Amino acid sequence: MKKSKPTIHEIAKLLNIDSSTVSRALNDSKLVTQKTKDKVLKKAKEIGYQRNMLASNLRKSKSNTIGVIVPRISRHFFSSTIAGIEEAAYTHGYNVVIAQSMEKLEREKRIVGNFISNRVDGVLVSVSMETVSAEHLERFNQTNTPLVFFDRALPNVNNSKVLIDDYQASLQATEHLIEMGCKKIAHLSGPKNLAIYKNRLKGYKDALKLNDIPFDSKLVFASALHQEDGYRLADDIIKSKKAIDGIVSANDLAAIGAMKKLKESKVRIPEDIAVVGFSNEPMSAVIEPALSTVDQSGYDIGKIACNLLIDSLKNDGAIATKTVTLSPTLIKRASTLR
Amino acid sequence: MKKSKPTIHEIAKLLNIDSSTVSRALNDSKLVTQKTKDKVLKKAKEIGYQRNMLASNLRKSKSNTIGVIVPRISRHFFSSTIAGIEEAAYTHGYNVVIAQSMEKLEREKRIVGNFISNRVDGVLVSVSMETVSAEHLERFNQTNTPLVFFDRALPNVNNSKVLIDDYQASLQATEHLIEMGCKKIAHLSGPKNLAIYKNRLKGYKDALKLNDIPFDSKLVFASALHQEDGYRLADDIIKSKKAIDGIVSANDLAAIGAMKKLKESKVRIPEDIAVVGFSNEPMSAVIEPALSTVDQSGYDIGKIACNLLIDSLKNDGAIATKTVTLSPTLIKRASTLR
DNA sequence: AAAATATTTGCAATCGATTGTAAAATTATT
DNA sequence: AATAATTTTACAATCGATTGCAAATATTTT
Repeated sequence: MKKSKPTIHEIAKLLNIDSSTVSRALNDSKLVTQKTKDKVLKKAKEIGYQRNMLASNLRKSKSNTIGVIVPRISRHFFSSTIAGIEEAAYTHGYNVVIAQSMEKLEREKRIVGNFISNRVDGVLVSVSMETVSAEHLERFNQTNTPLVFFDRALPNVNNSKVLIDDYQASLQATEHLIEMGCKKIAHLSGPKNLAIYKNRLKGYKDALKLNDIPFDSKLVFASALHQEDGYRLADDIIKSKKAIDGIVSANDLAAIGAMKKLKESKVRIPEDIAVVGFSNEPMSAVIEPALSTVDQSGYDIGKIACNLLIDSLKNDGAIATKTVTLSPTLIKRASTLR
Repeated sequence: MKKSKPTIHEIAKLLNIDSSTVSRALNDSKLVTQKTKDKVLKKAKEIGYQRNMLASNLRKSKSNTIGVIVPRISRHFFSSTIAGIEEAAYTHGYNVVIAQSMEKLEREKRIVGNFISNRVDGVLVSVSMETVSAEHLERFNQTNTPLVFFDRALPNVNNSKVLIDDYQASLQATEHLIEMGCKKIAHLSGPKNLAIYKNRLKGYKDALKLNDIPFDSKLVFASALHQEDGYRLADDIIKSKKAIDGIVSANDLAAIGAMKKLKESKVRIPEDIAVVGFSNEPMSAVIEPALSTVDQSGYDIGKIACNLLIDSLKNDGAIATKTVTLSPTLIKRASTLR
């Protein structure tokens, strides 16, 4: 019933050698003859040996694992990011553990404790919308666990970060609307504690300034950027009678929600109101009119962040922290082309 | 620099008691006085102690972790599933490790080895499209690791399974098209090694039979069900001049690809060709016309599967395997309503 | 108050793999 | 062939927490 798994000691006994030799053989150490290695490998396969990583990791006091904290994996951006992370991790022999905060600080804290208990070697973090301080993440620094932020980083922390140039992207997106003739542009913004949303807001503002359009704080609508938020806010926009003719949304979901309401209200897109989103969710290519948006190349972000982390891991943290900023691409589609 | 993490021995030394007492205190054993427990807990917090799960797990030779293998997390169905799994796991104190096979058998095999090495207590599996035999999964049975399949199961294995009634759903979807007046209905099918696709095909066939519509194998198009496949196959359908007036797709992505081609070719949906998908991806509500589809309640599947697994874990595998089949819901939208 | 019982605590082995160092076996040198 | 140098293998400690059992302490019973 309880078939206990074979250990190196079994192999050692069967071959009449010491378990330490078996261990070294399995690890392809140069301290062991090829002949012995062959014997060991053969026997290991024969009895179906599988290294107990718990024991190995305990002894080496590292888990060979990279922990990843993301708000939620169902967002296309984050699942692309994870694909990039896995790619980089696997080519360097690391495993990846993914955890979702579901945008809740509470869950994020729990994950941190968990990762520390399980001795992940390093962490990649994109914080939740509720996260305002790095207090709970400090524990990683205390335990000497390198941490790299990606996309959603916290300010005033001494960690490497891989970001996209949200400011530039948002500025471009807004200027694109202006080029298309929009004069009164609203902005759907996210929680202002997150730098990415602050930067997107700033890009929007500066684009207006550069084009001599007065900024009106009443045209900035903050929310959690759910689809329903966009829907609701579009309703506000329509009812406001402010002659708004363009919407720059800080994500695609809210933009899509807004489009839904606009279409229901027979507001023509882009003729009456042009809409641009952010993140290039697959949905945005499918909706009609197709939504212009900013592609964040999540795969690259993940890969780069993971490589940064691995560098720091291989150098025992003796590496300067750095910030990599990628340039996103504005994808122009029917929702803005007029 | 290398701040080593505190252990129970540190705590023991500081309090002048034995580490075994500390261990018991931290585990809230009834063999320890409340007074001692308080002392230990206080000191533990004071020095920032965090249990080393590697050591704990090694000693107990279990990891308190449930491994999950899914084809890819970016599919809405699977990310809902994972949400359900995490919910069930966390309420029972288990951790969850997610791994994506990316529909590749090779990766699936690698993950299996990995899970065994890391001594996951149990596994939840939805196999890749390439998986035809359970050979590699047999290793879990050999090592006494309970396994529960969900959604994509393998035939002829003695494991619990949580499935949806694909046959019934597909039959319903097809009959719905027939009710809408479709006479010549095509089916976009998936890899025939997977039971879910076989059942969906069978449901389609039987719906025709029940309604005295002759089955024509030339109207069944098999593919990997990517969006591009749908796009390509729709083209074939149009060019075939077979007067096809309905499409039952085995997933939403292919249905959406097909719709794209149909719309480009000025084929009206649903007037000329009605389309129904499968899985209720968020995209399907956004596309125009909105895509009728089958909702699989992924969250429930995940939760039920995980609870089954936990039952078996708590009873040391001494529990009969069972198959739970959920009834999915057909969501009727504009792509079929005429 | 002594004996018997019950409650706490400490000792030491254990989980399985790794690794520094010593011992043994092999090869090279004179 | 004897010694030195080198390679290969074995011994034993270690990683940190857990746990059966014995020892010590506290409580109850007579």
